[in-house]
Amino acid sequence: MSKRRDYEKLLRDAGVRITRQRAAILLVLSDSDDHPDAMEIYQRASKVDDSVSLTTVYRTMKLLEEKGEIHRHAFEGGPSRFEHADSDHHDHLIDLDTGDVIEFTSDRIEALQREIAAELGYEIVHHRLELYGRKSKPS
Amino acid sequence: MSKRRDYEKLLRDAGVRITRQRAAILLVLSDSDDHPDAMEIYQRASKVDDSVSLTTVYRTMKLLEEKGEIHRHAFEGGPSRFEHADSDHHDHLIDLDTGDVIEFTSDRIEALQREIAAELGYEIVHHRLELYGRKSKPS
DNA sequence: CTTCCAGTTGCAAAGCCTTTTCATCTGGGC
DNA sequence: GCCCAGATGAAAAGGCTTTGCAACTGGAAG
Repeated sequence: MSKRRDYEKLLRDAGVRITRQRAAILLVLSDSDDHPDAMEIYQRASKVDDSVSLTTVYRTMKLLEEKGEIHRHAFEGGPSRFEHADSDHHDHLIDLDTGDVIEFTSDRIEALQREIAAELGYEIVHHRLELYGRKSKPS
Repeated sequence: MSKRRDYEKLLRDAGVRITRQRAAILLVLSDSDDHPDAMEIYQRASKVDDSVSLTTVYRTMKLLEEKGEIHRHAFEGGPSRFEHADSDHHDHLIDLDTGDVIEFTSDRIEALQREIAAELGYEIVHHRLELYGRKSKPS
């Protein structure tokens, strides 16, 4: 499932300077397939290069977000969490007991959303669908 | 569309003391059919009773939320906005240009959500579906 | 391999929204 | 009217994120 990502090349090509700190953050990101928040990224990146600051994590995430390379999710009651933007679009199911985030997709829901928006005279720019639930008891 | 709400009775019956400040806030809420944030509620309530503080607005909203009388929504990039909980369940379409919030419902989407969660072994406790869009150009 | 400066950094401070602390006040049962 | 648990305002604190600023550095140019 883990896809190799070359954020460095992406940024360099966009004329962005690759500093030691950014290299560390980008490495951490390319190795991650979960949904870490800024503090988590900061801690992982610090192990690679301890000169990384939380401020720079935030600045780098904002940069990548503007470049469209990552997505920022603000799930209920908590800090923003980030994930790669390269995968196909998907929504999230958050486990209320563990905080786990499960990704899913549904073309049918997507289609329904567009249909509903159209009926109201709107075009969807983006949307947010989050299901908050608990593991069902085995029946 | 505006439904009369007697929050005072609801709270009084729940053993909550009705103060001047709360009365003002509750009056404002019962007269609102939009999705105001705390500051907006504070400003509206201040016109009724200028002793109301923003702190008390937050405390009262939290109280009503716990009683299940209102819902709190955290739309993207902005403070929480509140609305009555008495209406039927619905989701939101946010106009990116004006900030307007349009309510809609779709039994089909609701059903699909439950179906998806079930496939993943989950039961939905609640969900959040927000469409962010712009008015479509008349074609 | 140096020079050089716009871009980048860390730290501290500030910003936003919301909650908490605390001393004072008051609704409403008796 | 009395009385006190519960409520209040003001100010401080909290959690997350951004910004100001002086110092530093990547990497293009020479």
